[in-house]
Amino acid sequence: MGKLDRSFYLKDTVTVARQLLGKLLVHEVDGNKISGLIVETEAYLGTEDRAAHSFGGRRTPRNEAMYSQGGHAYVYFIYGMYYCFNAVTGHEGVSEAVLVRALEPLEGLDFMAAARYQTSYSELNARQKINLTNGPGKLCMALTIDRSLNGEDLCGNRLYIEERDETPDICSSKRIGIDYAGDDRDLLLRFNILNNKYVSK
DNA sequence: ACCGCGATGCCCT
DNA sequence: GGGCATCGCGGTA
Repeated sequence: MGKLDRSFYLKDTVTVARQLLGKLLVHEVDGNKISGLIVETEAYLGTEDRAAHSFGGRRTPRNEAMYSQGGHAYVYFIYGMYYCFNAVTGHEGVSEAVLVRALEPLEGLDFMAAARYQTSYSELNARQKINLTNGPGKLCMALTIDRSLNGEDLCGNRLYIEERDETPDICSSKRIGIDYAGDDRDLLLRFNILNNKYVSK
């Protein structure tokens, strides 16, 4: 399966958010592939979107990566203890991005279990298996995505997204955790694979 | 099952 | 000094 190239990320942000569903997010750590299928995303539409960190043209050290060329990572630190991973979209200077909110674990299961629960995958109960990657902070813990990957080129060899054959059935809904965003809180910019058990609650 | 809350740090006003 | 694109716990039912 091929790695998604630059042109994928230069498409319209909502298109990217929808098309990322079913693709494989990969972090290569010490030669090991840690990966999961993307099952939930949200689109953040830049300076016009009250929910986006770049609303109104806000441009600071924290959100600078949002303004980079499509196909880079925007990783930010939130609530004092979690990271969230976005794929930046659009051309340089455009501050749009897609937040990856949940994964279905595929490769490196023991690595993820160690990162989340300090044990092996086979020792996890059913609830812990689901909770490995069913939220934006959780998937970053499981894949050890942190500040050091902010601005990383997703067309490189450390952190990237792979093509997949299957085109999943999807649906849209309101974005999570953005009640501060006025009317924009009601936009249907959250997308998920139907009936996938790793979609966040 | 759902609900409420505290954790915890960094950024930006 | 306020608030945050979250999570997990402990309460009640």
